[in-house]
Amino acid sequence: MRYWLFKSEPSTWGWDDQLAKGDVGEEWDGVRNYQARNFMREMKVGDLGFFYHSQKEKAVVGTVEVIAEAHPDSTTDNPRWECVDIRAVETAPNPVTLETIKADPRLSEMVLVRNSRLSVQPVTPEEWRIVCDLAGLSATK
DNA sequence: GCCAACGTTGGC
DNA sequence: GCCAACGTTGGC
Repeated sequence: MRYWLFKSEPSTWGWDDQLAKGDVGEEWDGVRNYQARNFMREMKVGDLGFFYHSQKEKAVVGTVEVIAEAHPDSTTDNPRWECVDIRAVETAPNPVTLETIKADPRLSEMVLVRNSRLSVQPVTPEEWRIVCDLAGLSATK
């Protein structure tokens, strides 16, 4: 069981949109980056992830669960792009901002800090625990 | 709105 | 196969 981080611009697909899909969840489509796609291929049903808002908000706003493993991205005919399906699990009582993450030395190695442009990224179990703690999240499903 | 960082494309 | 040019992302 692994941990991940999904980044999205709230104006395109935000936490509210994800919540509205409920347990049915939604495809994490539109990824056109090999690194991000490769991470999605590694995902298993039951893996957990953070939902991160980029741009204006720049904060972890909730947790999601992988409910379907990598399959063709329905938004393109190009077979090289795949995506997983995720569902919202829990809304963060206290969203954790990028500023907070950058200020915490324990989180200085997060991919979010190291490579801010990668839209799907792995999170270590320790980082998961720390960010959940800061966010007031339960860290489980 | 700017710009740095990064990924991709295409000419050679 | 290299690398310059270009496009995109996302933080500031």
